[in-house]
Amino acid sequence: MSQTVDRALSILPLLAEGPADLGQVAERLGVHKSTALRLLRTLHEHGMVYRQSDQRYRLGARLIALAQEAMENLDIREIAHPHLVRLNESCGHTVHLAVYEDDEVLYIDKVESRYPVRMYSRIGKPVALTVAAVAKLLLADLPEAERRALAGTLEYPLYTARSTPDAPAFLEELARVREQGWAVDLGGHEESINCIAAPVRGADGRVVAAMSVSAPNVVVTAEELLTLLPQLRRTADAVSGEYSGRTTAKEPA
Amino acid sequence: MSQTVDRALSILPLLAEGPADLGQVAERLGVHKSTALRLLRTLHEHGMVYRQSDQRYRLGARLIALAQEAMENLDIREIAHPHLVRLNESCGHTVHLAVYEDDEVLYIDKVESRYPVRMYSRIGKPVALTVAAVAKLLLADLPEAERRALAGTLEYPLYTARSTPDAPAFLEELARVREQGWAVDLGGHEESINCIAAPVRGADGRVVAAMSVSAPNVVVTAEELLTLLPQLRRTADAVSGEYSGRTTAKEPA
DNA sequence: CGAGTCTGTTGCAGTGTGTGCAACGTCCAT
DNA sequence: ATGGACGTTGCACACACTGCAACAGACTCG
Repeated sequence: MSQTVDRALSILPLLAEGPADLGQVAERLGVHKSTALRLLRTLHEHGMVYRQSDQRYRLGARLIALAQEAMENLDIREIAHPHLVRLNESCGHTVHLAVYEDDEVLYIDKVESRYPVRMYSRIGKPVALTVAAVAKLLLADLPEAERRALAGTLEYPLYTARSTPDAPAFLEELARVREQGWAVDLGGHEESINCIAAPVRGADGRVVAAMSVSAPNVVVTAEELLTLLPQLRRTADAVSGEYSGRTTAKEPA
Repeated sequence: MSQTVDRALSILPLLAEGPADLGQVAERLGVHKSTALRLLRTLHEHGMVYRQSDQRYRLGARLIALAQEAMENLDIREIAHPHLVRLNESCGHTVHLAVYEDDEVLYIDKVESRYPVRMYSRIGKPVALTVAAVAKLLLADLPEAERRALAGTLEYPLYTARSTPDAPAFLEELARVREQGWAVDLGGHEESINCIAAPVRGADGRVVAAMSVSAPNVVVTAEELLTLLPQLRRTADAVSGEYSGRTTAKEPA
């Protein structure tokens, strides 16, 4: 791989933490100031970083524009979005859409809860693989070999007492999820937050995305949340149908 | 600037148009396939591009995550402050910056008038929603439903004879403000104080903040204050540009 | 079934490109 | 004035990047 590009790209996550000046960037990269300057200049010319009035650098607009374009190209998102909105209107809770990519599961869309108490999440943010309901669905659909290999390399942080403890337990959970066609996370990531998820499938039956409904204990109990499962599954199935071309969003009048 | 990084970054907008394979990337960059491969590999390691099942490359998830993080860290106050100062230096009056948060409008920055007679205000203090010029701008940008709901729950205290009397009048005023893109408060809060305001908009056009110039009657008449409107709007637009990353504060000479 | 042609990938040698250094300019505080 | 901190520039060296050519695998066609 390319050293120069590697260094340049390493600057971006660094700046994502907050603005930094030339010296800080150079130090954290472990290179000379002049080197850092040239990298930053190149990034600047491409609009990836932006120089604010105090001369410090922060991430630039082009990055945001590119990301927006990237998301627009995810057609699953486009199709699913109105369904997420409708689901949120009906139940009021936070609704997420997630996909699997390069050993990560990421939220690619989200409709905020209409309750004042909300869970924190961010579009684009990698999800806790071993506990999140959407992650279980997406990973459960991987080929057997890949699934076992991945389970072996993962870490199993004990966010709470109910977090998945180790690889065998995880593989067992994935098998159950695969079997039943939906998944839950009952306080496995944050003690007080529960989550149910259902798969969106492509024409070939492969799981292409997962959608979920999340709510804190203080708003609804786990049992109450589970009563939403049929509605969630119907919504996910509707998205699946549309994505695989079997049905359309609105029948032509 | 760096050739290697320049080439690597040029790949991103290219992929934003749609997925492309190695050959296409190499051709459009004007480099050998092997060169393009190494660049793509480096981008891939940083999650900036993703290799889909048909081996073609797409923009990657980390790009989305970075952009999202960047947007969270944007600090309007930091960006706007020097502009407020400059505006104050030019006109001498009190300049405010306000945001909408949880059914309240708050001043988050202020540059004091250079005239001896000043209006009283405090950073962090909630603003009188029904009369303040900045509040009108921020509320006028809310979704129709939310705006109507909020207007219904508000109280309409008659600070002065020119205060907004009730919900219908308020909604009408908001519609006008929304239409014209700026707002005034002529003695609606304190009999002797006038105020003009203009919106700061994010990349998506949503109003993220409002800035205002306030002055008591004894210093300038309402008509005189209104002559500052173009300058105020230009300043607000400059902040908008910077906030959404379209422009930079100062290009390095 | 094997020749042909597409892909993507790897090792290598030359050199052009990125590197660190040192010196300079500027700003600010003392 | 004087020192320090910071961004910037020019330069000589070396090394990281480049393009080439050869290889490997998938696929198509006769």
